[in-house]
Amino acid sequence: MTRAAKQIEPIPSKGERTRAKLLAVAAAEFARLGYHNTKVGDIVSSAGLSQPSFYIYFDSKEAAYEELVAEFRRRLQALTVTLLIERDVAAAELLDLVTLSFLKFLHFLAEDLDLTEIGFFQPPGCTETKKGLASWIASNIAKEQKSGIFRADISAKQIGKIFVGMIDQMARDSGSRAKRTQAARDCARVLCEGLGLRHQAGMQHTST
Amino acid sequence: MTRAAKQIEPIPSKGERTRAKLLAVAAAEFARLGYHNTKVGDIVSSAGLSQPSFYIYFDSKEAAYEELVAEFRRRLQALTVTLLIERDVAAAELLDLVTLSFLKFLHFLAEDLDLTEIGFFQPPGCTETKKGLASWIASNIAKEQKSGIFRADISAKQIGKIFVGMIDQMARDSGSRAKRTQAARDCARVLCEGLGLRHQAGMQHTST
Amino acid sequence: MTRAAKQIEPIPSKGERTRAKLLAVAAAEFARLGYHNTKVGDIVSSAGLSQPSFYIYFDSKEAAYEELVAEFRRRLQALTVTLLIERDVAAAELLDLVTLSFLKFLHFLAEDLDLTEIGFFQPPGCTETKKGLASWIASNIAKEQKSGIFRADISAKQIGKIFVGMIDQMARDSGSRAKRTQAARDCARVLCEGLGLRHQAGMQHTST
Amino acid sequence: MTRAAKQIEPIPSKGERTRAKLLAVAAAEFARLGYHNTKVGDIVSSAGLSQPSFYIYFDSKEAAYEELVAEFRRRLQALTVTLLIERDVAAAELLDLVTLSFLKFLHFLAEDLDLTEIGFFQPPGCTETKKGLASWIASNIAKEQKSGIFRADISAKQIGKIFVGMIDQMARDSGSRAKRTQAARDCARVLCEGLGLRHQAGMQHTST
DNA sequence: AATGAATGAGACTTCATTCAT
DNA sequence: CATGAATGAAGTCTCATTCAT
Repeated sequence: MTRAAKQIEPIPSKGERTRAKLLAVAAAEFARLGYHNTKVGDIVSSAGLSQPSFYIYFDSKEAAYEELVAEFRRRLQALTVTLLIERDVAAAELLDLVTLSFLKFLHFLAEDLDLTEIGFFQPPGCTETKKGLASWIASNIAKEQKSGIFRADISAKQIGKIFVGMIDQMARDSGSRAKRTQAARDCARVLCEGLGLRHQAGMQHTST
Repeated sequence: MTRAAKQIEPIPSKGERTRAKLLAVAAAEFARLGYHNTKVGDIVSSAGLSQPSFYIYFDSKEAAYEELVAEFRRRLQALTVTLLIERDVAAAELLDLVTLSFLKFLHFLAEDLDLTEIGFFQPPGCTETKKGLASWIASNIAKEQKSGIFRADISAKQIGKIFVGMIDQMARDSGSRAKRTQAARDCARVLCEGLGLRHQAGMQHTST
Repeated sequence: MTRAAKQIEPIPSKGERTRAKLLAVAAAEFARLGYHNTKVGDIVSSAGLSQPSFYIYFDSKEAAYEELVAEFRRRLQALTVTLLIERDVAAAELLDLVTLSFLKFLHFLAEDLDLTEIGFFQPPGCTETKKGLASWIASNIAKEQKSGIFRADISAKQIGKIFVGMIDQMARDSGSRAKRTQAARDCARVLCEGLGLRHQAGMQHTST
Repeated sequence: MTRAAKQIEPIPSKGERTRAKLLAVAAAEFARLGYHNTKVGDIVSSAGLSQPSFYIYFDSKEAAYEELVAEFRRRLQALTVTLLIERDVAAAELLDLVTLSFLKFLHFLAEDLDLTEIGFFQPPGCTETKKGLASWIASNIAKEQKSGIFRADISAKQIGKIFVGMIDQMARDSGSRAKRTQAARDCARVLCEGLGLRHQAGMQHTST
């Protein structure tokens, strides 16, 4: 990042700081209690402000929630486009690349737990988010099938969904880096190799 | 359940019919609008009753909701124990058996959409339900690993989660029997064979 | 009214009585304070009820207000159609008939002061009400002009407005029957005879 | 007002200009939406200022409103005293003079529509304004009765009210100069001659 | 002269729930 | 078995107004 770029947002004004604080607090409360059980009063008092202040910065409770969801989706999509495997890749290498993809997703989801909870696990937005993610991944997969990286007799859309389903389940219990590493490896293995016995290579990576 | 057992509850009393009607209507409304957006007033008026009637049969809105969730989980668990692959099975045959398992899950989930929505897709219960399902499946998988049906270098727990993740994603778009059949086949393939090119056998089953 | 007719609305149910009470209290408060300064809390506490009760009977504060305005207009229109002068009438008699019309309007407006305040004096509805009244009266006048009762070189519409203007001003200070009688006579005289000196007949009816 | 007097307030300071702008904008908003539906925020943002600026120039929203009402009343009274018919006047000439009075009122009310709306049509002030106007006019009428211009067997107060009532109704639909001219003539005729058939002279002035 | 930021007070409305019948 | 009627408690949002700069 250049100097100039940094100077575009130099000193956040007081209002901007207040807004950011409210957003952070709101994310925490929404994540903890869900949309309906979070009261605007909870948010503002956690932020040390009075109720009307909330409405200076957001049109409504719903608008604030949606802003958080949108932010999560934006980040998630940005990550996804990053993970397209473009190079030609040896079969042996594929497993590692796929593992890396899972890992990056899991790290991402573990990074900002509040936002993840809101955007990825809580309704009503979570279904939409996952549908989106499935289609972004499917679009990667389709290209990768064309490159001959993956078998093409299962539609990219289905694989996208399967990918999402795996991430979804794994993300619910990925508190530690170690767990994420294990989970990513396991998903990648299943996805690349299947559960058939052929691949049971020496049992060197037993998972818990 | 035997014939005799069925005849133990022969003529439902009026109260029982009213209760059943309320439960059905409640399921429909909860499924359509979610827990928080469903008002007791909606339920009773859809059932052609007055508000106090609701409280004759249920302690609270929450109690009714939980009854529905519990019923869903009961059925789901009952199904799951059914799907254990006990026989020794040839590798070639495995794919069909796993496909069948997926298919049964998907059919089950398509059977009573309201209950599925409530128990499987809507928070706050859905996470719990899926955790349960994952562990029931894991318990099957563990046995199947011991029978040498599946590779054992990936923990049954992880496979259980992956299984659930796949079902979860597929269930969201399984309106027709054909879609379910395709989805089950695709999941089974990925799960058994992986995405590696090795298995791209003649492209006879391209999915949409 | 026949017996049967009376039995159509025999015993008002408790709810109906409550609704009527709320409406009466609301009329009083709206009349006293105006729409914006009247709080739903004022109304219900004057009626000895809790806030939510108000919303059992009315969709909103505004709906209740509009119901009152509509009721007032309905009554006012009903009265107006009554006052058409249909018979052929001698010039000498006309003054008394017009006086009677003014008198009936003024009595009507003095009958239910709350409703009058709301429907006839308070915005935003009052302008609309008066426009309506002017047109109903104009429609009477037009017929009366055709019958040769009034001069026809001033449009019925204008006369309708003038009529309304007179009633409007007089109604603001017509607390006693005597005042109304005097006001009606004065208006009728001006309307029928004008202020020209020709009519200053013996000064037998000096007004205050 | 003489020339010299005008030059006493030569260059309005910036503050004075801002105040005037706020007042003008406030008049427009109050007229458009009424007192209660006009928010201080609307006014300042229409004026391109911030909220605190409003309170630099006015003690409160109410104070600003009252200032506008007072200004309107001042102008209206100034006009009214102007319209006293002092000369002895032939009966034939009277109609034209009364017409002129009505016309001047209607022109005045059409001159600054915002102020008219606020001072003459909107509550709570409008009733008071009209009461004032009625008494100013009555005071003219009383003198004119003494001069033998008008019949004296109807009290000047009543005539004042009737006058106001006519103006009130006519002012609501006097957008064009032509309409005002017609309305003034019609009012004057009714007021001077009444509706009796005696005056239906050749129909030379049919109104719409 | 002007404003960015904040708030006290309070309004309307909703909803799960209960009581008496 | 069922309901007409009522409410306690709470929540979202608005607005005139002020402080510190």
